[in-house]
Amino acid sequence: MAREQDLNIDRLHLTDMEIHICGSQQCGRSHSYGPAVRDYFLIHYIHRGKGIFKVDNSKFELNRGQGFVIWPHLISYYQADQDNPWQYSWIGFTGLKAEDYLKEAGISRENPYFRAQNPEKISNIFSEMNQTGNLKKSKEIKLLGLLYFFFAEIIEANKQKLNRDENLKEEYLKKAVNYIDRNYSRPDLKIADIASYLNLNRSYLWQLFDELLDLSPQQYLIEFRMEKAALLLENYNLKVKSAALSVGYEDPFSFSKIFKKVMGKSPSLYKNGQI
DNA sequence: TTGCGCACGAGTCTCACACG
DNA sequence: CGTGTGAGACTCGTGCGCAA
Repeated sequence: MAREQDLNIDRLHLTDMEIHICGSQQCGRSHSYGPAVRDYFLIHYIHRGKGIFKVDNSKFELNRGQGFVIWPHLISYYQADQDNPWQYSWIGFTGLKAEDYLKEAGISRENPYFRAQNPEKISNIFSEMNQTGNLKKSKEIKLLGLLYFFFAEIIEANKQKLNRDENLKEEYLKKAVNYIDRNYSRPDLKIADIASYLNLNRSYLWQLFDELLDLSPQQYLIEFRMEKAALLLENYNLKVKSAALSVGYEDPFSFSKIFKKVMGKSPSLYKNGQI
């Protein structure tokens, strides 16, 4: 069943990427391979059917349009489904850029699989790879070209996905920051209010701030308020009590404590230092 | 995969009081 | 008027499981 090319490549010393092996196979029911290790990266792309891929302590159930990557020197195991065994193609490669390209495509040791945005296109790339058998000297060049095509496809798909996710998150963050800008002087402003305004869960809002600003929503609010208070003390010569009230603190004692913690000196010292 | 709900410990806030 | 401190109340951070 398996059709694997003996590449018999005259090495051109292309150090960024070098092809080791490629092939395709319609697997039989429950056909398996491993546990075993390879000394190069090995991509499998599933044209039809399904199966499982196991590596480290993780198990991935994969089907048509998906693929998995075996990392060099990692023990892995894979097995075709009993009822609907997979048909897949593979290509093995190494090179200085190999891991970079995989990373760009969102594929890592911890996340060693991918989904094609356009399965038809990826299938065609692998079909062409399998038709390079009759080439002699140019075999590796053509395979390399096709491998680059493959990476271009999945990297682009991954970037589009990341952009969609990031845009939405940044939109939430912008709205939250705006809300704080408009409401920071309200003593009763709570992080839960911001979450509720955005129709988001409080936990999720916290995750967004942590991911995009490396701050918790509360830390952001506090720092925002203290910077505003510092401006008021500096530019308007306000009393500490008034500055506190202006940025949402009814209790000047709490305000002083937090101000000192954030700005490094008490409000009164800050005010005198600025004059 | 995204987003929610929940629970619990940690951290923050509020209040009271003393003092400079 | 502002600061420091301690106790109790309250809110938040975070992890986990779950559903859509």
